[in-house]
Amino acid sequence: MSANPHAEHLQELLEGLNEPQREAVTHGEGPLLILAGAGSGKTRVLTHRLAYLIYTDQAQAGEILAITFTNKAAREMSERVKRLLGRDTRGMWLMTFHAACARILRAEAARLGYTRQFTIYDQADSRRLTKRSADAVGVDLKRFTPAAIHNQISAAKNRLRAAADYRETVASPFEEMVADVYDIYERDLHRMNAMDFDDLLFRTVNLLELFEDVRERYVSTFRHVLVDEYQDTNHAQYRLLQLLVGGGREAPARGARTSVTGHRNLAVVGDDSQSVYGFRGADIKNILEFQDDFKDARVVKLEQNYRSTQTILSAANAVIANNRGGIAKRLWSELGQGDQIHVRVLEDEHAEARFVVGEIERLVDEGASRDEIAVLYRTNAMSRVIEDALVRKEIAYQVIGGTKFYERAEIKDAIAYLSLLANPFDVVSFTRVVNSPRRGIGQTSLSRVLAHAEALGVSVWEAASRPEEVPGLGAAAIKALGRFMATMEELRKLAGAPPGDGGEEEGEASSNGVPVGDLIEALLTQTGYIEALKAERTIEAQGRIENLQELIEVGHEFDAGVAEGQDTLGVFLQQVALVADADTRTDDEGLVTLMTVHNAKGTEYPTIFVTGLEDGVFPHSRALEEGALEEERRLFYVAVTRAMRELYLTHARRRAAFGAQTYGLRSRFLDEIPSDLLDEPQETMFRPGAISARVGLSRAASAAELGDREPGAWSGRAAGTRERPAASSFRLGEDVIHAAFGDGVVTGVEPGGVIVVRFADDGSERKLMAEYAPVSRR
DNA sequence: ATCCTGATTTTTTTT
DNA sequence: AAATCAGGAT
Repeated sequence: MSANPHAEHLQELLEGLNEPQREAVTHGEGPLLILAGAGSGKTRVLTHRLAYLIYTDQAQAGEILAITFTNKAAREMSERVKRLLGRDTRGMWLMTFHAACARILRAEAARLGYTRQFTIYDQADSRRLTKRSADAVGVDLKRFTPAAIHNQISAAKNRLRAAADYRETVASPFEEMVADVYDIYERDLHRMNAMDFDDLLFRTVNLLELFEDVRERYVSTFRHVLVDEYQDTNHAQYRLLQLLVGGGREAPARGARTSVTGHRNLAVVGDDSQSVYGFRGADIKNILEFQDDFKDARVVKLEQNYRSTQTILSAANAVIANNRGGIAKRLWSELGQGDQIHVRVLEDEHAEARFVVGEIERLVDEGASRDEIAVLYRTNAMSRVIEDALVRKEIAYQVIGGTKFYERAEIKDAIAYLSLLANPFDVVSFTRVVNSPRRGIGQTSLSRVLAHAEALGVSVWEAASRPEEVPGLGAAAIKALGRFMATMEELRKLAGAPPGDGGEEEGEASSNGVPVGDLIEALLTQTGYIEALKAERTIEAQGRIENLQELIEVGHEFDAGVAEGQDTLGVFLQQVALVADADTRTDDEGLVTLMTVHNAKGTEYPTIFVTGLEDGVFPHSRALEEGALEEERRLFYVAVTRAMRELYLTHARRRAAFGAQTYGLRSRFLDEIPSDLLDEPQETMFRPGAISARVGLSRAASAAELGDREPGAWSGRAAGTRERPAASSFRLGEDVIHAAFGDGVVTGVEPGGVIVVRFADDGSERKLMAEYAPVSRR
């Protein structure tokens, strides 16, 4: 090693690592399992290992595939490796599974009968397509939602079961119906030159299984493969890794060859106690059985925690001990006992929010920074009430998750236009934009065009380009469609794609178009999209225009950072299809952060609030129904271990769900924490709720007891009925304030007590029930 | 083809 | 409480 020109750097790299960390970093070839407890310096180990591999010449940057769970994690890791190496990490494949697969598939698309311009459908698109397929099969959509059907298909794909394989295993009428839909859904996806999220993994596996030469190329390209958050991998991802490195378990599957050869240089990092994505096919067995899959695997346990106080760790350890069959670990910390964990019960979710915000105010007064504080909850819907309280106290905050930028209708429309330009077979995008803005092409005309395209076996683009040939199309529709396609044709030239029915794969055909930012700008004006929004003259439309301007900006930024000449549109589309909202989180901006516990994974904050700790909320009732209590407990474990110094756990006696009030018992997880770790006002220990939790009274009984304490306070939905102005008392143009949306002005008064309010904050215009909405005169 | 109204649903978590 | 959707009116 002393001969290494980087010897100095190497020593620096290993300094300050503890023994197991160093072992993981310096491990050479062969399988490696790093069991990294929460806060044990996992990212540090990963980044140092990447740098180490390069410094010791075990791999060039371009020979490393490093998989992370989110794009944000990839970006952060890339930054840190760059800092360690003192130079660029260019060439390194540091990205999510989905991004890596999309990249491979674009390069090899022709092998699978796709063009490299294939479209990636997100969940909403996939559901829409599922609905279409279900309609075609004649499914009663009253009984089965497209979401439920698509979930089933998605689960099948995650287990690498194609439609035909799925059909062989059906065991109920429901599954038989799904099998029918799956058939059509698959056929249509392929016809449209499109893939859903699950296909990215599935098709890559197909590719590597079908073409040994392709597989060999990638096996030799990636001399080292690293995977973060390994406990959250699903079967498709497992198989993909197997194909990329060789080895792994000999799947007893039917048909195809299962065991493969390779270098087996696979390093995985994970924590079985933090496996929380079972609902999307993650299989905790992947990490539990890693040592069976790779008998000679080196196993390193990271148990020293550098994040939290011992009190917080003891609580986490105690809770997770209630799960069975995990890998034994014991987190410890040198940071001292620290404060007790604060447990509070509040009357309802509003009181809970006020308590949380009050504490935040106090902490900030005492010198804490807002960005050192995060509020966690189980479901996105719970953010509203907390936001409301924060707004009232004028505390700046950010919400991670919820409605995402790329899911807004106008953004999806713009992206759909781009997709259609790149992929003339993209029926979902065509359907989305053909009458947006309104062009007089309705459902009937659309169906005729689609049917015609299908009958001829040509792309929608081609069918729509000759509207006069579509049977049954009216004169008006022919004219409208003709005008629309003429515009699209022009845009297509701008995009640099060959005119007419392109889709022609091959080469970098579409390389000399205008920059993406310019293209978006051109498309929004030439299609009349912006004009139509302007004509609406509402603040809401104004907001949409601003969002679109932001998208144009995103396009320009992309153009500035991308190499010239390389099918920029395709790369741009691929990139935006795979961004998650978690990627937009910003640090150090003086903002309190609100997010779901899932989104909080991988983060840490000095102060953490976990809200809604009631049975039915957290653990979630649906999880309980599905027997997923252990996963919920792991989720709670994740929540608790985000905290560095202060941890608050709150629950409410009463909480509004849909319209009515519900009464929840305190979460069973609270009772799994040793009481000496808790700072919980004595009084609450003897509340009816707490007692009934212990003796197992039913929810209804406990509600009745609570009701007795304050007679008449809550019979039915009366609780929320405060004195409010009647609808008629709001007048046009009046200034109002809404608890969540802030200041606004009444722009309409409608029958039925409905008022229309335009809000200053985000420019949105909303219809509110004056009687029930938390809105009052300013 | 488009608009309006009433009914239904929404709340798991996300690449 | 609010968004989405389907069916019917225009």
